[in-house]
Amino acid sequence: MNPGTRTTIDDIAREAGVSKGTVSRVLNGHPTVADRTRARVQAVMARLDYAPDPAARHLSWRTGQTLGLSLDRDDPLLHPYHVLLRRALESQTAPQGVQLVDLRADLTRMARLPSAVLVMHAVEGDPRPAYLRSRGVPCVLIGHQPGEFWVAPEDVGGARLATEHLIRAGHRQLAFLGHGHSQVAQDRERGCRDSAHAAGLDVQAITSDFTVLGGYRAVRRAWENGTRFTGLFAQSDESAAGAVAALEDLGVDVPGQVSVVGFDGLPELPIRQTLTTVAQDIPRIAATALALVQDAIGGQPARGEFIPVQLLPGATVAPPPGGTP
Amino acid sequence: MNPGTRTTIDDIAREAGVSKGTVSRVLNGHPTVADRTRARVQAVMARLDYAPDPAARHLSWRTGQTLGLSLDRDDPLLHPYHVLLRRALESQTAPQGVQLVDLRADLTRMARLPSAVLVMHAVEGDPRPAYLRSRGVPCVLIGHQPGEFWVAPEDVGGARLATEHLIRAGHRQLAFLGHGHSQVAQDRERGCRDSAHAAGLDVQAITSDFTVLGGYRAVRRAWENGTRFTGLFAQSDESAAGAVAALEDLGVDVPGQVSVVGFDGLPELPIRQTLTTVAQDIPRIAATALALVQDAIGGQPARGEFIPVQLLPGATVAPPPGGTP
DNA sequence: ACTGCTGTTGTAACCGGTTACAAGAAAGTC
DNA sequence: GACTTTCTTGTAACCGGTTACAACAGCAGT
Repeated sequence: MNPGTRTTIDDIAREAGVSKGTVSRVLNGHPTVADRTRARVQAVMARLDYAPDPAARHLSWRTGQTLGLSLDRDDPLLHPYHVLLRRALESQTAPQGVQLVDLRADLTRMARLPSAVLVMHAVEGDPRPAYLRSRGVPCVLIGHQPGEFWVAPEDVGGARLATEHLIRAGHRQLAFLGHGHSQVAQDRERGCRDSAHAAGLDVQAITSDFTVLGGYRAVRRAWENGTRFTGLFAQSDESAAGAVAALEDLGVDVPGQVSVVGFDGLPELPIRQTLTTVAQDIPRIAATALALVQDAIGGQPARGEFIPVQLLPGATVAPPPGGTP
Repeated sequence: MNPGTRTTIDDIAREAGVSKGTVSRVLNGHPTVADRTRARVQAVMARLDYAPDPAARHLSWRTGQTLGLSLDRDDPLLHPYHVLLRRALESQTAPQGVQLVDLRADLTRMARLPSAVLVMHAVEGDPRPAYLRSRGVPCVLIGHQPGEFWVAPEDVGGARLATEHLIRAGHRQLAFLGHGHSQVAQDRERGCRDSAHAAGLDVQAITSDFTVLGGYRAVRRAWENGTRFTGLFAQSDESAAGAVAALEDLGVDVPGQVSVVGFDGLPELPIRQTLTTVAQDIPRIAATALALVQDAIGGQPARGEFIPVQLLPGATVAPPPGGTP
């Protein structure tokens, strides 16, 4: 095949011995295609690695496809995790000509309906999925919820990995830096407590949001008030970074006196170089979300998927001062 | 005109009494069009508010237009200002079918040349504009630099606004929270010093980066070391937020004892509700950058534009404790 | 064998632009 | 006045898909 010439619908048609129209019908899941024909065409498409040209489809459809992102508030727009997830989504939808649009939490005032919606930060009983269904817009949640299409990182499992990593290093005085409001925070705290209890240990809770400053102030205040621990698991990399900075300012050596583990594994954070953390596979979360959108459009039954996380050893974990008893 | 039917190139052609081809030639600045005809066609396009369909052009061109964003490093990706500027650019280029692509600082290894490039954080003698010119790629800088196309906020003027606001409130002990590395930081410090000197005052410098934690630590350390001031101008909203938090933790009342002014005016920051700040018009910066890209493509002579900023009074400025002497 | 119905496929027009080529008009040359 | 040459414009094919409609095959009923 000539380099530089992309495979078109005509190539598929010729190769499969059918007409353009039939290939197009297969592409769009039109029901009036014989099963045998559909299979043959799909085989050829797979073999020639065919992807329809988004510009041509837009031209025919007189409109582009859009993927809405529904947030619960405005400020998550600036949170590193969200920025990176959005970027990953964007880089994966752009080649298919799908455009991302930001939606306010109040979906009832959408100007134009998007082709599909990704619902972020959904909580139990969130009205958004039901509303979208009533408008015929397929939707996928980021976060787990039975009965819906969803994708979520393994928050509980990742928290266990982090906690067990600290325990294996010999730590007995554990603390969790976080806050119980969101589903994510709750899962991460639960994983942490589960692992600790399994080892017969208790976990002190230090309340904090997900931000750097939040982590800094919470840890500094707790330490100044006499709270002591040797192993700290923070619910986010940012709060972990804040914790490390606070300990540094308090003259507490990391990891000499206190070990710190974060969560998310965002490569763009300056601290990523040194922080021990549980890394999420953000590109894969994005890819899975988009695959689920396709399923939802195709009328498949709802399902969810947990995306594995990975412990990323760094320089902020070491055995506790006294060593293992 | 029927609602729902966009004006097409055929409408223009009919209305102007020429053929599709001629309209297309006018659209693309093809030189072989009589001046009289071009003027007539352009008048009709303006009157009917015509915008060519990006999908149709992509289809003909066999490729889409891309706008590259060149950063000097990776981590600015997560800085709030950059995130919001990128979002503004995106929302303005998307309707024209132009796609944003992130470029590494090392432009020599670009996979495919973008249609144009926005160079961020350019410093004097930056090799990127020259390199791009040699490859025939038009570029526009964010930040001012003679001889190039550029757009920049009025950093110096904004810093003067902020400082004069503090001075007008009665402050005599001023401090600047920032760092002299980047062009932006230098301009903002210069504007601050200019205004202070004009009022016969001096300015203490507290070194900090642009982040929340950086501002927090810098201010806290300075204050604990005995540095005193009643009016603080921070080079960014984030460092201002850090400063406010630090002062709060130190038991210093804002604005009772110390007044704080930030810079950027990012609506999505939680502190924006209360912080006195100098607001940038980010959508306008984006729009101007895109207009300059058009100029650059059209071969116009290089020019730059400062975008005005605006003092946004908040709740973090009040007269100093002793009142005006 | 004829009719009517259903299920499947081909045909061709169309989406809104671009552009190679041909054709006309105007101007210069002998 | 006939012949080039140079500008300017119209024509029609094309980019890669979608889809209304026609056509055809197979089958049941009579």
